[in-house]
Amino acid sequence: MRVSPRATLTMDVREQLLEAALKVFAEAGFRGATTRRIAQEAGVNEVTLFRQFGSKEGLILEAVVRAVERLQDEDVLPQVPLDPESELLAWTQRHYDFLRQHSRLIKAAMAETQTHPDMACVGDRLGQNIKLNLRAYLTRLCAAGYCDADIDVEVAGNVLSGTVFADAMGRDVHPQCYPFSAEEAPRRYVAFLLRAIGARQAVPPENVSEAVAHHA
Amino acid sequence: MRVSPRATLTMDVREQLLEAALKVFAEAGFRGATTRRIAQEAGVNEVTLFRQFGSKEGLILEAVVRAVERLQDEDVLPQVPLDPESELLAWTQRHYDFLRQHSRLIKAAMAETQTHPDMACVGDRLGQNIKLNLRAYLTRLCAAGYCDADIDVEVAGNVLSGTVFADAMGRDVHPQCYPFSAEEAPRRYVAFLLRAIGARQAVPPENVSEAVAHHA
DNA sequence: ATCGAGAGCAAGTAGTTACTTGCTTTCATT
DNA sequence: AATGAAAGCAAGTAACTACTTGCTCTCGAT
Repeated sequence: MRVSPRATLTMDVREQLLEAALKVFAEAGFRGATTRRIAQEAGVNEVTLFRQFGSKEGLILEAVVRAVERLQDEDVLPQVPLDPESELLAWTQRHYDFLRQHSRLIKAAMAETQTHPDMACVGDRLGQNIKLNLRAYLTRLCAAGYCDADIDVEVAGNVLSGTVFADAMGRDVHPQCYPFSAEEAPRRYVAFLLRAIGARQAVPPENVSEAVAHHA
Repeated sequence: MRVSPRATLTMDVREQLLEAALKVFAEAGFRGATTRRIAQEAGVNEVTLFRQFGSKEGLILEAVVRAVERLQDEDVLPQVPLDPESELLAWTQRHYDFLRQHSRLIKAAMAETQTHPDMACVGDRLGQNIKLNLRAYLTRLCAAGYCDADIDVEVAGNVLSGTVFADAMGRDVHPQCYPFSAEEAPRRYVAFLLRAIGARQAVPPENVSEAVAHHA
């Protein structure tokens, strides 16, 4: 019944277990992810699981934390904005892909947040890095005169990240709500936001005050 | 150990069980919602649960479906738009409150959608009624000349509903991402959207084409 | 007064779960 | 060739789970 009996020994067993745990947890939640099923999925004896990670909770937690840490924040959003459209598009595409790829995991983790507070790290990572970095960037955009000076930056940030989040969570399960493809989604969301904040080519710093006055 | 021993008899037992099942399910998910815990929460004997609903699955499903059906669609959004700002604000407030009130239930149901496809009704109800009605209304707004004629209606609808959804799901767990209060959230989201779509007082029908031409 | 529906209670069943123990096998290093 | 670390295997434990059975108690309608 074992698949490729020796392959499991050459590949690191811990790695196999972590991968399997992540997959099963995303599919079935914490209680549904039984040690038997995880071990089977990993092609590893169930006892090895306990010898390596001590407990089911230890394994799953390590697997989830590690997965979320894969979204490094090699900041796509530069300190000095140059091209708002392409920069925002890069950020949106990047996070949209990540959220969509891990949607099942995120849903499971969200539901489990209450009973396993340690799991909150998933949301923390996503919430903090995603939303706060974006907001800071929008503030910079604003200050540099790339958009209307009187926009609601906090709301604008939440709008883009919220739209992307809701799409990533809902598209698979409610296709009729997303009549456009996942490929063009980021472009359209960014285009909408750019228009909403009155994005334009930068106004030279000395003219910013005039531009603001003109808009008001 | 029973609380108010006779009160449970006068109040309908089914009602008690349905309420308890909903609460426990929202807290612990399907597998975590044990019949023992539900019965205890309802102040009812565990056997009664099975006599009334046949199985745990039957009970929880009935409880969840009933809960979601409480969001009647007494359409807040009129067929003929008169005041976009107040109409959109009413819609937003209504759904934002509903989503926030049931955030734990929604999270649990989302996670369980895979293993219990029957649970998809929650999302169906929310997705279909919320998003599609909103989009249709925005289309009407557009046609009546209340906003820019060339806006991306599909995206605009997803933006508002997505923003509201993400806020309702994330506010409790990531307060730092929502620096404004839940009371003013709908107002600010709607204000942002109105500005994004170039909302204005209606243009008399005979002038719509002119208005469009002028904008382009 | 009788009766029957419905709820409580105690006990039990069969299956699952996380986790342990004792032993054997494999395999790279010495 | 010998050793030791790591993995497999079979079996077991104690707790929990959904669900059942058989009985008693209560109470409102006849």
